[in-house]
Amino acid sequence: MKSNVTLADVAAGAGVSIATASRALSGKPRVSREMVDRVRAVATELGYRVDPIARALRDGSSRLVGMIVPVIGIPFFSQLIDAVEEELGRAGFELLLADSHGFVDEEVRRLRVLGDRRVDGILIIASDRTASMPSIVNLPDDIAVVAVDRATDKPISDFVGVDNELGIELIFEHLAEQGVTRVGFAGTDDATTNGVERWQSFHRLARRHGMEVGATFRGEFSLESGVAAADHIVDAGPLPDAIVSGSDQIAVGVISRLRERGLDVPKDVLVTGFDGGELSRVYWPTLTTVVQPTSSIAADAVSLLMGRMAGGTSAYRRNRLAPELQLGGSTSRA
Amino acid sequence: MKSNVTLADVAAGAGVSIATASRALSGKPRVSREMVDRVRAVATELGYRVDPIARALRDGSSRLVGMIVPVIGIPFFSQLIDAVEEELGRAGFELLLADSHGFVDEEVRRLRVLGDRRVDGILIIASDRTASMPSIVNLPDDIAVVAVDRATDKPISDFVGVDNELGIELIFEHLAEQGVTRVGFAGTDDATTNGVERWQSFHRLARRHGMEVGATFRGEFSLESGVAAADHIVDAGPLPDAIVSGSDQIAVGVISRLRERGLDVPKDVLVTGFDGGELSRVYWPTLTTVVQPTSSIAADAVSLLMGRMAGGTSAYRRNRLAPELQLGGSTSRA
DNA sequence: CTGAAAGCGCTTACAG
DNA sequence: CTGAAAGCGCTTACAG
Repeated sequence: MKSNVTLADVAAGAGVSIATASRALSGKPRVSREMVDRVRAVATELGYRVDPIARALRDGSSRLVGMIVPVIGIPFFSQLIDAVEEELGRAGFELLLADSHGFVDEEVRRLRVLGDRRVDGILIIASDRTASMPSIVNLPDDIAVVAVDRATDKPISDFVGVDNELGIELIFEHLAEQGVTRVGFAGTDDATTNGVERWQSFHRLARRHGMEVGATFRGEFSLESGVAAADHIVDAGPLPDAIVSGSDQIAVGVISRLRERGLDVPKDVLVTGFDGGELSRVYWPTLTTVVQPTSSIAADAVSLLMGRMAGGTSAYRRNRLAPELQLGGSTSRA
Repeated sequence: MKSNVTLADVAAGAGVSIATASRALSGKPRVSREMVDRVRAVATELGYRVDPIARALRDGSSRLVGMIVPVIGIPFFSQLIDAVEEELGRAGFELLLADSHGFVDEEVRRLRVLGDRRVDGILIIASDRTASMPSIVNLPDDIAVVAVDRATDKPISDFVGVDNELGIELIFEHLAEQGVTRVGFAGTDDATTNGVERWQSFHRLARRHGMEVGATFRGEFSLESGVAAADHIVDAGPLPDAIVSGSDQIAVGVISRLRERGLDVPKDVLVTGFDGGELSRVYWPTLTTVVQPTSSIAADAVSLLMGRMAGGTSAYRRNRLAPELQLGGSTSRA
């Protein structure tokens, strides 16, 4: 089968110029009603569909949105990609997906390729809150950008993500109710704003609740980091009452490792997560965790991007969406 | 910043025609050595990069590969997407990702859009082994297609996926060693070849090992289906010695539900999975499961696609890659 | 309201 | 070995 029906074919079929055919099809004002109908009918009959490539070359707009994520396969990210793809489809855009593997130089390369592709906009989960900035700033002016999930140090684009402070606050309120007085931390380093904010919120809230801070560990958003954190915290001396983790994956790593070392969750120590993905609900014990409003984040991100693409020039926004607390077996003393 | 360096700029800078500039840059034969060097130098200096849109319009080739999956967010699929994106990047292609949500009509629409985009090739995880065929067959002749993970009823394209029969065989050999004599099944319906093959292999191997087939349940590749399967199998009467599941997610659903109903895995019944994703390693108990060779599947799929794109016209291949068995706590009687 | 023409940036026969 | 020109399929000023 060949999809070779061109605008010229439609024009010929309707007995008009391709200029008129183009205007009729795209709903431009200065065309007569009957002309529009006639052209439309022929187009439908012939199965004509506008060539996005030709249109992109002419208009400079591709109706393509690029998205760069650190790792496609991480559950929280794939969940976000899923939601973004859905929103984009609704708005008539296609998704060009790229993986930076968490490396700034790969990110730079990918960003450049997306720029060359004339994407109308880019959604980026920055690999580093500082080092990722230059390549974002250097993007062509006509490409809209929205940072998702992870913000940059300085406001160089719109941003949508979860309210980390609130998330950690929900965790602490719950832990306080459980009678926790000594907390450990298994989070991530300063490479991302999520790492920084969850870490700072942890300390701020421990203080506010009058809790003592025990051993802390900062690595990456991975299971392995959770395992390392558990080792570090156990080796550091007396176990805290609870370990606050920077993600569900970390929490699961922590719990698995504790179990291997003969410690039980929640009997010996409570553990909390962050993200609220499927893992948190199927794991044993289920996790008490902060549930990210993934769909809302995706919807907001796409909507901000559309606004920028439409030429919006308001001040950069930093939208922090409220998460919810999910209670699970990992903190239930019962 | 503006990325407006065009071939004309390079040509002007080097003092040659754009035709020569084009040939020099693309390494075409009939250009003098020094010309090539001069043009290349100017191009580098100016930061010139070929415009993929213009090239695509001219050549009909976009260096874009489309991929359609039923659900981006399902772990096994996102893992596959991850691997595919990696392979594609290595080959100099970008990934246009689309989600069919498992509906044939959405799939048809997405397929059409990808065709319009002039993607050079398409990787598809078909939503239905029968109903997905027409839209694949109707793709423009110049778009290469490779089916991944799920085959179609008839060979209408190359295919790469796991060897289901072998996977189930590995499971049965292990179960036989565990002294299992009565097996239940928690799998999926006939919509996919994986559903069909795992179901048929299950029966074939139960017979071969002289095992009795107990209650069986066929739903979807989801946790919820696992939950429903557990209920069905428990309600059906005496528990089998083992329940063979069609995916890790199903297995986890089965185990969770059994636990809710006061039954222990592996003490009361053994349970096996299929896929071998992270979930199988972090769940408690860890799963005995069939580990898919995900990276190899992705590499093979991309390689077959490249072959087709290069004009290969050999007979359609059906590549079945060997999986491995992973032993876990879900079948350890110890 | 409609048409002829330019032009988006490239590649490749066609001449020389 | 190099250049002038056509053409990929569209949209949009510019005329009429």
